[in-house]
Amino acid sequence: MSNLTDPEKKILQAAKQVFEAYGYTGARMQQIADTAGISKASLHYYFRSKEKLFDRIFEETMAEFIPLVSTWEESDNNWEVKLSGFITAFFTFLRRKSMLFIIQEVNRDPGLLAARKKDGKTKKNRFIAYFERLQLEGKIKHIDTRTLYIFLHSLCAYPILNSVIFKMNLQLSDKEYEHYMQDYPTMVAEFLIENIKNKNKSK
Amino acid sequence: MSNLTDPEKKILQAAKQVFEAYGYTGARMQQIADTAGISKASLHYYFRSKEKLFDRIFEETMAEFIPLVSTWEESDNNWEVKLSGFITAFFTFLRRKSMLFIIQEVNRDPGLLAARKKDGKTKKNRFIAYFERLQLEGKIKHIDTRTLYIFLHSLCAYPILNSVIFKMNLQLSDKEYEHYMQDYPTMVAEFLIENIKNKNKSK
DNA sequence: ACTTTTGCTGACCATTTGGTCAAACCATTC
DNA sequence: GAATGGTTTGACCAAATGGTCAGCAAAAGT
Repeated sequence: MSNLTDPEKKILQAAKQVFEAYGYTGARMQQIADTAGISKASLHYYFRSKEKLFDRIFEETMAEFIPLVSTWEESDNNWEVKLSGFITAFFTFLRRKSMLFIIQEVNRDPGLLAARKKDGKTKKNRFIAYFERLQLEGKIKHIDTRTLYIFLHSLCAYPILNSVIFKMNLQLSDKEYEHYMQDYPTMVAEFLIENIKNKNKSK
Repeated sequence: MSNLTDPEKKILQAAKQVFEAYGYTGARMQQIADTAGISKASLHYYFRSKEKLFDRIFEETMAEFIPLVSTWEESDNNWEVKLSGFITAFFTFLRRKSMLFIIQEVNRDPGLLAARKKDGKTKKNRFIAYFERLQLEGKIKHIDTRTLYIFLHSLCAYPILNSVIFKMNLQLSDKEYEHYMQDYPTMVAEFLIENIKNKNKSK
């Protein structure tokens, strides 16, 4: 992997950092250059424009989601284990507050997802597919899988996205909130599992 | 109320619209002036600087939250009704995607909440207080109220914040998603109520 | 009627910002 | 060691942007 030259790597790392911290409109090419330890002219030598550089970063960030998606097919663990695994992985992923970055930029320019929308049209959402199968097999309750999908994502993502305000409203310091969040994924997993597993296990 | 001159109202309305759509760094004073139908010089005549104008908008948006908070004290409905009412109201509030605006700006400049943090230190979160009381009265299960608070907010806010990506991943059109969302608050309410009400009602 | 105050604006300014370019730099090849 | 070709940068540019100001117009005093 990584057929990138050394300066390219440094630039992409710096750009990611600056774009995520300040957003597209707030990010400055000079700051990216400084962070990467090169001149602004060099920055433009490697990546023609701010927009081109941004697109690259955005695509890379989106691409990081892909490994997460495959959880539902690999291994033949039971669904409880898979769900717990997904939540933990998703949570770790979300820690690097890239999700705010994505939501922010997608709302600024919905065209950023145009390419991916076509992709989505063909193949069905793997989570939905997996849980619908579980329902057919009678392994979980019959609830709307879309709702389950939304609940799962909401419970994982929002506490990190909205951490600043949660801290304020719950009167928790950074340390306290972080400590609280250590157990959080497990709580979400247990909560969801408890709510969807089939109670009348008449065997 | 409203001891504001006509141009002030127009400016605030325009500014809110532009700031929410583009964020602080992306918003342009010229565009705010255009939207308000006045010159840029006039804009500066009424609000000295971009930052001053922004602070005003931010404060106003935050202030809209306050009416929501009082739900837990008024009326003597039972908690199920109160919770349902809160969810519906919260959801309506969130529709005007101001929440993304707030999270975005708070992450850009955490100092925006400095004033409010002091406020929070004194009085206890009303939701927490109310539900802790319910627990003492044995009306609901004994679960961590902070977690309940986070679950509630996450389930309400995230589906709206992240609507663009949910639409993509669930392959729903704008109309379909909107239609789905009509029933959503009720689902959240039922789901939460079912999970926290005390089962062993030995009476 | 005229003076003063207030509201409003076109023209202008200083700074910032994305982007360019000629020249310098440096490693490799001949 | 000169020629070559890729890399790097200081200096520079045009456009955009937040902000100012003298002056005009319309109320508001008097």
